[in-house]
Amino acid sequence: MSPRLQRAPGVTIGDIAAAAQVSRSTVSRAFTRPQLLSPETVDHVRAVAARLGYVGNQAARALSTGRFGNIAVVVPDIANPFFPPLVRSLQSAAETADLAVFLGDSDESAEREAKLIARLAPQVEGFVLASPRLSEQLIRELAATRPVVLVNRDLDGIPRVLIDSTGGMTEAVMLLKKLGHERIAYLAGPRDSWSDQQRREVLTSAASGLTVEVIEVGRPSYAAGRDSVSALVRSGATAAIAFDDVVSQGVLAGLELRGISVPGDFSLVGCDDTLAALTTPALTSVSAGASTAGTAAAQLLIRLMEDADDAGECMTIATHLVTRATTATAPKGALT
Amino acid sequence: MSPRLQRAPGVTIGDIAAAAQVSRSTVSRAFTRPQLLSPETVDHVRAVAARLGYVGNQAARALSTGRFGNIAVVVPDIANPFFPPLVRSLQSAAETADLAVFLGDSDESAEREAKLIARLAPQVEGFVLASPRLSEQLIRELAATRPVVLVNRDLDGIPRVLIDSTGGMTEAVMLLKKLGHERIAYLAGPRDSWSDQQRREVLTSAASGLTVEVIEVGRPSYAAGRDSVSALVRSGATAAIAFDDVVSQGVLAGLELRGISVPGDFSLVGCDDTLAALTTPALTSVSAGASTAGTAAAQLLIRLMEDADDAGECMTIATHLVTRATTATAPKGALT
DNA sequence: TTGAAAGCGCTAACAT
DNA sequence: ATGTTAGCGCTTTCAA
Repeated sequence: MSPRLQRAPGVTIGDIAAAAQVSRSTVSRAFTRPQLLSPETVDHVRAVAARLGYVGNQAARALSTGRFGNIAVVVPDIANPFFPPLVRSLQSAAETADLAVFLGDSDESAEREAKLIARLAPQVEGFVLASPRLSEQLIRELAATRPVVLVNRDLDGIPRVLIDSTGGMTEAVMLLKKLGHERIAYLAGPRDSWSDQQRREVLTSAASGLTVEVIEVGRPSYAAGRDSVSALVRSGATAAIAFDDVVSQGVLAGLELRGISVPGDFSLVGCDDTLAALTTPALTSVSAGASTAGTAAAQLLIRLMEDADDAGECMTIATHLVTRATTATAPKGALT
Repeated sequence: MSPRLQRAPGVTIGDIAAAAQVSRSTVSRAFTRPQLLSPETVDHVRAVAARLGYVGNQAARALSTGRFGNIAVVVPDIANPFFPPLVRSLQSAAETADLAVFLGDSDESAEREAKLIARLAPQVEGFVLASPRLSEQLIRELAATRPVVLVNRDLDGIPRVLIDSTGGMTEAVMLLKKLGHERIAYLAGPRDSWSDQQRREVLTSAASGLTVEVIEVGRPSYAAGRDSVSALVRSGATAAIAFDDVVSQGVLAGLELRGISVPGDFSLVGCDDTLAALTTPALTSVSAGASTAGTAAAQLLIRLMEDADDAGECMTIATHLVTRATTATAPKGALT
């Protein structure tokens, strides 16, 4: 095993110990527990280490401590505009705590998600699973092993951050009612998504006095949204709330294609506020605070890694409606 | 050191060796070099390992081999829609090669980029730096240490993947000329971006017969795009090419605000094709193939990690113009 | 084809 | 306050 190529220069603790005339433990302590050493020793050792360009070997440290200083965030699709802000703020918070972040993209597949987790688990002290597609059982098994924080998945006893659509959705319904709509549609997302389930519920319960048609869209995409417009028109609805902004944009395109103008003839509301502010016309959307969720998830995970007693905690992030062009006017013929 | 908590269940090679009645070396070989063992032994050992739920300890492996099986991708802003598809395809390609991916977001700061790299370096065998803001010197120093692949940064001698805007930009200029424009504007991006530099050059050289006004936008954002419209109008241009789709959307909003309709009164072209297909109206855009770049970068890096002799290789990804609604008609009064 | 044993670089009991 | 020492779990030479 000796004659093995070392890619890195390879300054070890031993080298420093020799150069600084102290034992290896002293060198180690100078970095990990300087309180135990006299200040002069610490300074001396650190100076020598710096001079030699010492860089701690993570593998050795991890092997010895069982701690890597790494976490992983797994998302179903990083290209879905909901996740980048979440990942971004998560990584930023992790960086502050000196944690490095692995990213896994499961491509909306529970199986790939499981594989990714298995691959990452041995070098990771904690997981953030955003909108996981994994089965409850597998998640619970993982959570028994190490700290896990869920985002937008509601599993009792497992720490989680939930973006609560109730507020925003209710506001959206109110607005549509006020605009004079009597029959609205919900363009639903994937059934295994917690967010979708929650939105369905809110909508069917909060829509007092309104008729709500649920239209299944499947995997939320621009194309799927556009293609759902025929069903939307058939439903007789004069307004719609879409599962997310991408679908909403697709619907917008499909409506224009048929000469139905928004908001003149039809009112449209998206969710998550991802694209909404970036488009022309700007979309009315239920603001999701994905970035807030990312920070919250990171902080929750960090607390969990410090003392594993916070288990089961659930943070809720409220939403609200952001009104923009697509609900600017009442639909034609509506009784305002 | 014995009485240390082991968070993971901790099935080790030793456990398997005991259960399978073989030596630990045999177990190790069953995974790393099965050719050296009899097929039956391999099967047997692997079966036992699977039954016990064995998961190799990366730290120990890395400590022994010097290899982690990790790479890192560093981006200036994962929330910028150009990067998620790139990261996504990169991670997918890495997964195929059984590599785990660290994600770093530098927040457009060279300093944070350097810190991230330093933090990640000791557990990573290679880097993909996408649109790095880092100084040339620091990049070269890093590249001397370990395999590095650049995306959209052109440093001689360092392997890189460049998205070449020439094709798409030239097509865009041609189209605008054909539509009857005589004076067009380029809404420029950040000067330290290689992509922006390249686009400026192409535009000023390819625009034979056209006048090109360059309007500085700064950090590319929706708001910056919208705010640049006053300068755009002042310039007297009847068409514009924006540094990216986000800026393009902002410009669109600014134009509508002034009652200038697109494409009726004005023609607009974006770059990167990130938002372009997802909005209404759909944007004409120079398609960037960020996803292709991600795959290419991963494969290049993997080749580099296998034999470090491919250094200096440069892959170029061509672009083309995708024509959509925002250049659908000639501007009013233009001579078609 | 397999086993025995050394050691990768670090940390943390234990001893001083 | 510092040194001594025994591993962490794995790979790999060397010997059989």
